[in-house]
Amino acid sequence: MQQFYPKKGRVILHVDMNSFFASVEMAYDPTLKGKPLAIAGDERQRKGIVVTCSYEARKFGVKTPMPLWEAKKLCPNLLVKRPNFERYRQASQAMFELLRTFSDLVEPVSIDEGYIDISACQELGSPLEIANRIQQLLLNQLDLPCSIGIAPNKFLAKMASDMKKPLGITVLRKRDVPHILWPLPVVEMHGVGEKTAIKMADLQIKTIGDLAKANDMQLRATLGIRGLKLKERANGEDIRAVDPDAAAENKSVGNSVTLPQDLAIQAELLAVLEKLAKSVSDRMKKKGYLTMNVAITIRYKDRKTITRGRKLRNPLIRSDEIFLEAKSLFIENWNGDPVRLLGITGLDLVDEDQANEQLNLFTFEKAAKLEPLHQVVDQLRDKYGHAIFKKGKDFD
DNA sequence: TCTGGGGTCCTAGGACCC
DNA sequence: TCTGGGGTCCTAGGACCC
Repeated sequence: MQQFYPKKGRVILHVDMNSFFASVEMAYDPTLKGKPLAIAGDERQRKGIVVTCSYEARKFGVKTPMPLWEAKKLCPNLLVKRPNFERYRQASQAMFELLRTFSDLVEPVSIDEGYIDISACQELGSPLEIANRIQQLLLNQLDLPCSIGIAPNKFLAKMASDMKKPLGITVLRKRDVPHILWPLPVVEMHGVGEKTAIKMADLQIKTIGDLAKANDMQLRATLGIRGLKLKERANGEDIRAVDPDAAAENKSVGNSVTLPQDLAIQAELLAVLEKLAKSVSDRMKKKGYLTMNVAITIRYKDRKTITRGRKLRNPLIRSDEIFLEAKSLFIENWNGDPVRLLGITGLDLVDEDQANEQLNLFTFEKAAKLEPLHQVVDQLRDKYGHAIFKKGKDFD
């Protein structure tokens, strides 16, 4: 292994669960195994989107996020289950606990994938042996299949885990980049979506290899800093550390809902907002956050979507207070057209103890604005003279 | 009777300050 | 008669990912 990776180099695994939600359902109900299964919402509620599907369903061309009616057309025998997020969260927790028995350097990226830095785990075996053991343990103990990428950095590990599914293990070394990564279409790259691929095509960048050799000035001009970062990645370079705390702090907590029918009645829309405020408030309480910036999302019938929000002077957590903010934002910004989706998001989160400080500062400011500030100024003026502290407009 | 819901990060433009 | 230049904060939108 030492020949494989230089002594100072890192060894990073990317563990990617295979069709996670479907696999969890199969673990709960083994009669589902081997069958085409889709996890999807209720079509009658306009939530009929394939969230995940089993590999048996994929053989028919079913993909996420495909409308359910289309999936059923492709695969008439498709079994459909509603998502059970509580179940998936539990399975996810169990999976990350298992990963942490190998190393503390585990960074969850989402509910079903994460990185592990095993650079300091030589005594556990070679990277390939460790990956094999992780895969077997997840399969034997949780009945959940995964693919694993082994590489000297996060980006390459992520690309590698994608290469063999399900139940694959792929090593991607830096020196493999030119012959394995470069021939692939640039849109296959993690971080390059449809829009970016189109912009790149204008620059004659079609493959990851084209991007690796692209002109810096052009990239910078059309894609900004991100373009240059992507070029680095295309060259197999990525210095980001595996950070176990990265996912611990939330930056926002939001809830949104697509309405069963488009709705243009203010009272009913406000009733929906009130429910959303309650769920956002409950979730923030559970996580120990308060919000200092409430934003609403309105998606109209034609799918045009706006967000409107504002910073607050004091942190909020109570559902009635969040609702009041959301309500006033809604009334100020709704144009009266039929609404398809509504959402509320709490941004600029502070945790409880921080919030107390914020609150004290707020009440102090409020108090200081009245008498005390003038008194302080008067005292200073008496002490140092009028030359420095002019009386008049400045202090009114 | 197409197109969910949860996020993160980046950017552009305006306000405001020095 | 002619108006700078840099920095920060804020808001809104877009791209991307799972």
